[in-house]
Amino acid sequence: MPALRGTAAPSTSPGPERLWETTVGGDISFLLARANAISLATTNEALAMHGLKVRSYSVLGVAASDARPTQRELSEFLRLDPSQIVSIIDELETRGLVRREPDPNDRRVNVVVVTPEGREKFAAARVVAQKSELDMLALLDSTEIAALAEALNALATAVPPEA
Amino acid sequence: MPALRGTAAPSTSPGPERLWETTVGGDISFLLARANAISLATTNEALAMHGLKVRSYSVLGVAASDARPTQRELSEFLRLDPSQIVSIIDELETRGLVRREPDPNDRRVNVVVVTPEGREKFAAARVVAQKSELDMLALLDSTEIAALAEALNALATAVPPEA
DNA sequence: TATTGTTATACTCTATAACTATA
DNA sequence: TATAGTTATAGAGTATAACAATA
Repeated sequence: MPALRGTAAPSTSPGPERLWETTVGGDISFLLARANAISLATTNEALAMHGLKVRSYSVLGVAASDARPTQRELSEFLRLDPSQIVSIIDELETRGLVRREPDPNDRRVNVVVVTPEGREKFAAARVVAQKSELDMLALLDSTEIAALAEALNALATAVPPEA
Repeated sequence: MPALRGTAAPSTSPGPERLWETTVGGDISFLLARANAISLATTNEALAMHGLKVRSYSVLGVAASDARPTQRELSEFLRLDPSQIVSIIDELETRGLVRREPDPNDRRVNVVVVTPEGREKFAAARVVAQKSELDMLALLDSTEIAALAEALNALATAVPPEA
């Protein structure tokens, strides 16, 4: 920042404090968006060492929980288009981390299952993802974290107007 | 992190309940991402009637608060690339809602100021944006909303590792 | 006829680098 | 030399429609 303005030394500040006083700066939607952007960026950066992003990490994680999701279920759960799920699974399958297993009861359906390598990869990736999350939450005490988790859970599981 | 377990018969559930029991389904990062995705989609939909999206609404709102932000400040505050700010302001300026005002102290800098039309437009857009936010938060009581706001504020204003 | 997964395509968003004008 | 804004462009992400196989 230039030496013109006589602001008193907030050298490690996140940005221009003045803007936080604006109308949108106090909106929960805005805070949600900004917190998520930071979380996403830092987690993606951390997961890069395992060749994963938040998206592929999430798909792998659901598979690694032995939930046996269909591609359609992953699409709704992760709020991604079915066609996006295809390419994520394509990549994970090419790398031998998951495989598509046809459902014998409905042969249109593919169930996504984890391989032993995928399980191992997820365990390793989870370490850095968890560290990233804990670093972010380090600003809050355990009561605040619990309240945050509960509130976000309510919002995240809510049925949106359109869908 | 539970609070999902033992919930009674959510017949209008957002998706396959089984997947919420997975490892990632309980992660705060995931809940944050999903809550934000829902918030963003519904707010964008609401703002469409005013020809705005969350991005342009935010820029307009900062200007309408008379914060006199530079484009660089908007870039950091909204976590958008400077080049993205250019095109957002281009559009708002073309529509006569904001204008670029050269800073006399540093002629490299543009300060973004709202026009009377922009102020009016923001006031109208704010009504629907606020309604969208309140609809989303209707699931929570006022104590939970306050706790959520405080926690998100801490996370959103935190300095991310990289920047 | 409806649904799952797939492909192709277009559109938006994001990130990068190069350029100008100022400092 | 460094910074604010701009431009151009490529890459990632997202949305849409059409299709084959199956229900």
